[in-house]
Amino acid sequence: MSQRKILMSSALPYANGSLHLGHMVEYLYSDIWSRFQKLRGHQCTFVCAADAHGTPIMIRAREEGISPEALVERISAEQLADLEAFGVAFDNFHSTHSEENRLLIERQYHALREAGHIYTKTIEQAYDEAESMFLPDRFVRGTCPTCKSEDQYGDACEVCGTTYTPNDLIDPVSVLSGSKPVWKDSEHYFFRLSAFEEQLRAWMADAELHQNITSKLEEWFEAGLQDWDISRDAPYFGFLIPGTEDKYFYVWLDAPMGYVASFMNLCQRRDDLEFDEYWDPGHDTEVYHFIGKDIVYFHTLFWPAVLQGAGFRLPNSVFAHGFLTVNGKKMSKSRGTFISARTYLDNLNPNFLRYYYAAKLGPGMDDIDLNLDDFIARVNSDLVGKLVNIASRCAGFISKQFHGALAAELDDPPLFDEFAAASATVAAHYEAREYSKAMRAVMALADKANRYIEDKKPWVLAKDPGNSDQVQNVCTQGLNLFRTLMIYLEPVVPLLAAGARELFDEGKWSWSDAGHPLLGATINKYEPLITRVDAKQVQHMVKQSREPVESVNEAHEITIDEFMKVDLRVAKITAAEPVEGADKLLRITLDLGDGQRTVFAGIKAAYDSDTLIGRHVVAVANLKPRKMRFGTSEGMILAAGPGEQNIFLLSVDDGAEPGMRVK
RNA sequence: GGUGAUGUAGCUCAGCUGGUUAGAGCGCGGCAUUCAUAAUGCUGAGGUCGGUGGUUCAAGUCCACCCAUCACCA
Repeated sequence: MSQRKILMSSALPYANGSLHLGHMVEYLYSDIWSRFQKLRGHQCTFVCAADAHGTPIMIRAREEGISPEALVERISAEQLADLEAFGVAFDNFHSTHSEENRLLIERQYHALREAGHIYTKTIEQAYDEAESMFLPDRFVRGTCPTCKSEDQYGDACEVCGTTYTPNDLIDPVSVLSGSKPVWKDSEHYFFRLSAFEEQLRAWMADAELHQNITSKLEEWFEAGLQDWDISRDAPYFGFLIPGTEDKYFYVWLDAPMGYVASFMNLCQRRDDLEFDEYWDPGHDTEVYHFIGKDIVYFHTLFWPAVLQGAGFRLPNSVFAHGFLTVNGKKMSKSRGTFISARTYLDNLNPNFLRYYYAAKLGPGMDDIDLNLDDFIARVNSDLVGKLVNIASRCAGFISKQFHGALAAELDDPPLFDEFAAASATVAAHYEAREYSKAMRAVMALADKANRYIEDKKPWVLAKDPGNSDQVQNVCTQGLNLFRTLMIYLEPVVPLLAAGARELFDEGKWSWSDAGHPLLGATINKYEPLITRVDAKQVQHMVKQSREPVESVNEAHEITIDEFMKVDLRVAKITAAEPVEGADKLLRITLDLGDGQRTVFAGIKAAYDSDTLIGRHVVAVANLKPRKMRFGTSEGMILAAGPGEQNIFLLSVDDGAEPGMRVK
């Protein structure tokens, strides 16, 4: 097998917050592939970088009163520490805010410009006069023009799903200053994506993209490719466009180039890597990008197009994965399932998550579910119960009866050959990113190894000293079956594999070692390689992840006058019914003494509408009426709790009458 | 709203171009075993394959519609 030269990247973490277990899908998915390629003896270079530019980072740095550079440095150092603790082994982790990236972006820009792929056009954009800056769509909020839901982002409505521009919003407001944005002209730079359809189609055919990506691309081609706005106005944290004073490259132009910049940076330190060999067309090196399904667009349209336009080589393929759900639902702070990488590391062994993800990941873009009960069961049963147990039940005999010496021959060579022969299938699964299939194949062999030991019963043989040789051969066989499986699993559970190498007193493994048994060697004393997951550890992790209830002490103090502005009244519920088409809402009619009011309350999950009728509650009587999709809500009723089923209405003692003021 | 993906035993998932009584691991019941971190082996029970209708000699597998979940819409 000839040595391949592979350059691969994982998506760049945005240096704006902590990594969570959803991010880890990306990094573990790619790290497993990188480790596999290296174990196979290929030259695989795995790069990543901090995604440093853009408005959100600029704003957050401003809020913290520090420079964007300082913010990025701090956050990305935290992120990298978390990744390394999970065993993610980049060959280089650089930054998009680097000299290499600036150089590359400018080189690309000049090339595109000279080739006529860049033009300018004046567009109208939301502008915050108080802050003196143009506003990205997400920084404008207002009422949805379609369904009239309030407080929606400037690009799409989360209630009805309509997409639009900030211009379409009713009563738009800048989230920065709260002022009403004005519309202002600005000259923007555009990339002529529309000119690249043919080349993109050709690339798509070569890249052997996953079917889902291909059909997505077809969809976009059919809709017609629109040119891409690649500039942003000052103030912006990014690279200045050459020849301008106040125009910056859009973060999504320089982010993918961050892969290249990170590699360029590495090349300066590594004699065995030639930059041009990987980024000029016409070499037999391979380039792959691992990404999440949300950024397929940027990596399969814009990215290959700008590379092509600027004369760089194109990636061989782009591998996209799905998102993570926890216990079958989106991660949620109130449920404690929004688990940060750090919180996980504080409670559990990183290799367990690596194994669990591997057991579920495949080449597709389907979301994967981290079911915490399943996680405990699977790790304990597969890793502890069947895999590590093989070593555990054999090593004792070798240590106690043979001073650690392995036999010079196997008890059952054909069985070992069968394990060795699995190499091709398991490797093919890894190569195709069919990790779940690889894990199934390995665990099926682990079952077989346990059956073998059960069958030979070394503990029975050991009772007769005359069987000594056979006991040694059987246990040597068992340990070698274990060793072969651990080599197969090393890309997934490197820490566990390191423990196994320690047992066998071996240095680095390569994939081919799995085909040759270790005989006649002396092994070290067996130490438990991993311990079972206790459900309490998982519970503790969830508890730590639950968003803390706001402390009473942290609430801002107010005066009695301010409190009295809120007109709280006793109200009697005279009618209640579920709202058609709304998941959470009940339409409630209140008797406030001086008449009836209708309010909408998001308590459907916690209360049955029939049981509410006749009940006395506390209502805010002077809340400004709010227009909702289903009608106008003329107040609100008070309740406590985090939401969903955990909502608790306030009651009043007997004798209170509708309309009485609460004070 | 448009486009696409997903929906198979309690849980997590396999099921290729439609073809014998729908599979695995875990969990659960029974039996065996005790070398092993109560870890293992044998065995049993469990599913009208999201719903409705259709194509076909034959559909989990194809088509239409509906429901639920998720993503994308530059």
